[in-house]
Amino acid sequence: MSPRTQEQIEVIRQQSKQRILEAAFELMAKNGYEATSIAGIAQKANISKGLLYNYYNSKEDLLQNMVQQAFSEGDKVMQDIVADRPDETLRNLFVWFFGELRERPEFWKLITDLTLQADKFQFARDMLYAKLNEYSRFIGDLLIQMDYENPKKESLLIGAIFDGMGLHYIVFREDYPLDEMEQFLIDKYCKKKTN
Amino acid sequence: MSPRTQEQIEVIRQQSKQRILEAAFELMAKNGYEATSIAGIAQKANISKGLLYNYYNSKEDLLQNMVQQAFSEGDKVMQDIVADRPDETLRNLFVWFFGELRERPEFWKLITDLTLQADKFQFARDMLYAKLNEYSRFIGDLLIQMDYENPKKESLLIGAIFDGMGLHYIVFREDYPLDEMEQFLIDKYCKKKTN
Amino acid sequence: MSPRTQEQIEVIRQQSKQRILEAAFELMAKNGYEATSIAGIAQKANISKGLLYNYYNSKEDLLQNMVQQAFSEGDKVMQDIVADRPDETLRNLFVWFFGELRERPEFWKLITDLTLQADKFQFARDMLYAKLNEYSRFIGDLLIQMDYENPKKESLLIGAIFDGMGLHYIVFREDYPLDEMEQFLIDKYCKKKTN
Amino acid sequence: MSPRTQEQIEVIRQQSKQRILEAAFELMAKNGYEATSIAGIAQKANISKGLLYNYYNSKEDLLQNMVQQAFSEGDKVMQDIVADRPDETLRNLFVWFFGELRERPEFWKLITDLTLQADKFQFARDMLYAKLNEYSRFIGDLLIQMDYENPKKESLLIGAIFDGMGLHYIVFREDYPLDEMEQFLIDKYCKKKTN
DNA sequence: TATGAATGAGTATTCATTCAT
DNA sequence: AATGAATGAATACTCATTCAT
Repeated sequence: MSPRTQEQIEVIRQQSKQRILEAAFELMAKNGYEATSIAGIAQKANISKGLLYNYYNSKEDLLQNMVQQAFSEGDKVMQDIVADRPDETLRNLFVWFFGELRERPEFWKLITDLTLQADKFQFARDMLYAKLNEYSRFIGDLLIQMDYENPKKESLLIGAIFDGMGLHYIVFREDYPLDEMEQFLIDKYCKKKTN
Repeated sequence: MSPRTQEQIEVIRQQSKQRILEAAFELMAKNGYEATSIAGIAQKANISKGLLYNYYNSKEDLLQNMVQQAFSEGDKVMQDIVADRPDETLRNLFVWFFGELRERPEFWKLITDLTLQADKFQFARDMLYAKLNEYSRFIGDLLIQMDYENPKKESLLIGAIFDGMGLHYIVFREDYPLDEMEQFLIDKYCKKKTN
Repeated sequence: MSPRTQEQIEVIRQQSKQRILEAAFELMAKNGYEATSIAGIAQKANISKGLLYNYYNSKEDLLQNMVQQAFSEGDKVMQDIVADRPDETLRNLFVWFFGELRERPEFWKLITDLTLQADKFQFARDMLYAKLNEYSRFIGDLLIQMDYENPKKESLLIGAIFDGMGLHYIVFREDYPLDEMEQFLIDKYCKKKTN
Repeated sequence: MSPRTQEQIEVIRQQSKQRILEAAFELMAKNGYEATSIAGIAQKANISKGLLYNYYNSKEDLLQNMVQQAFSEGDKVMQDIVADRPDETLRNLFVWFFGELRERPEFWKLITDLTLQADKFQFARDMLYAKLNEYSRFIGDLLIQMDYENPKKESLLIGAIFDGMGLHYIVFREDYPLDEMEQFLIDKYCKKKTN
């Protein structure tokens, strides 16, 4: 007799949207953006194609929402890593990064994938550019405190190392000695006295 | 009037195949694998779609051949970089790599792109894995001669640096200080005395 | 708290139906039948899609009701144009028609559009056929009183003129000299003495 | 052994294109542009959807080609109607027009349909505008020779009569007394001495 | 009475691949 | 060896309509 309340509707909406995002994430992370079809996402989410378009205006809109959500989940943690000494903070950063990579390799794969198609996905390039600058400055500050000679270049180098190792781990997985490399990096960069 | 000899036919075949590979390289490097159509390749190569399928069984087969050729071209140069001292050889390797990156960034972008879709392009993963091992061993040998403590890990790290910087340069281009980073790396790794 | 009376309900029903018809009229006149969506109508009428289907069985049913109402509004005016002398009545008819055309060109466009799709919108054909006959007979009677030789054919001709000029004005708008043509027609047909 | 010659290919192409145009014409004339699907056209032409896109870039491109061909078929005749006396020329024009209407009512229906969607099909509006001006000037010249008082307005009126009657005939077909109206018009306008 | 989430059949368009010539 | 006409399955996206609440 009475229609659903605003709240009930909102709950339903959020559930559906979440199901769609999750399905999209799984498929796109696995197969890439282009190779993932709307039909496939809808099927995986157990809803109709039509419903998907009720919530997202286009495939790209869905992608953006998905990336945003995935990033925001990762962002929260960054605040907890600051320690008393810069070398400890840096160590925490390394640990956090490798942890992320182990936990959500598919996500990083997708991000890298999108970034490569910068022409089509400007927002991905911009997002990554912002991240890279953010990390570089953060790391640069630490390196200054640690008396490095070229803190700026060194921090860019560490950024390259992160993305390079990320790429290798994403691709080679168990064939890549991630644990050893993590330890190696920490030993290399996170001593009280630098090289 | 007179029928072509076996040899003549073979020459024509090779020419056509080569023209196809070049067209495929240009287009795929520029626009990516998915966005490059067989029709476009055939047109650019000035041959018919039908003929293309005479030489390559599928779009993926063509891709594989193209990548192989592009890699093998790179291989030739590798022999010329060996110098008298290991640090000089390593420097040559750095110079060669950054040169490659500057000259054919689109190709590296394509390779990275393919690698990320490991499920679909197993061959790309395998090829890259072989390359990574090859370079690592090569670099590892140099580092041993240079008395590095962890030559194996250090060489893997250099591999990561290469791919990481490659990724950043591919994406950010003129916004990325490639020249400076090259010099920075050379200073860091190619002195007579190591760190 | 107290349940609404039958009357109250009926009033609400009529208001909702009216709002829907008006929204449908505006949108369909502007954008055509096909290009107007049920969702758009419901939104403009400030009601839900579901409710719309409570009142009208289908998009076409809604269309039919809308056209009917729009026509009936026009009918009311028709009674006021009768004057003492037939030539004056005819003049009033001309003035009324051109006035309509200027005020609601989009509506006439829609009607013409529907009429053309006779297969799909039989009702439009029938409605227009009835209108044409009604006007023809009305005009025919006037022409008889004005001693025209072929009042029947002449009245059909006037019908054709109306629709023809309507079409031209609808399409060419400010490029079409509607005012001049109106005067020209009145001079031609509405003198005491006929041609 | 040898591929088809240029000529053979051209013949095949023309046949296919013609089949497509005819199917498109039939369906669009009957149901209108929007209501006609590419799938339907392909089916009626007994070819695949893909082939249709080999020859026409889009649905609208197909439409334009179709309209152009249909118009060009009609244009040829116009030259033969000029007679010694202006009233005879005008009579020929009337006869030609009504003949066209009887022979290809569906075409005129489609043209009218497109014209009404001037927003989407600018080319149709432009085409019709050019036609209307062309006819008006042509008729205007004749009326001047026949000493009409308002040749310009009178010719525009005749234009409206044409399109109005066309519309009525298209819609009402056998219910509309086209023959009688044709004769009536000829008697009205094509005497040596005018009204 | 009223809601809007959900559906499913529909749309135009693309493109790798086949095959008769 | 060489052609390009022809196919068919896939793509993203739309929208009238239904139905549980």
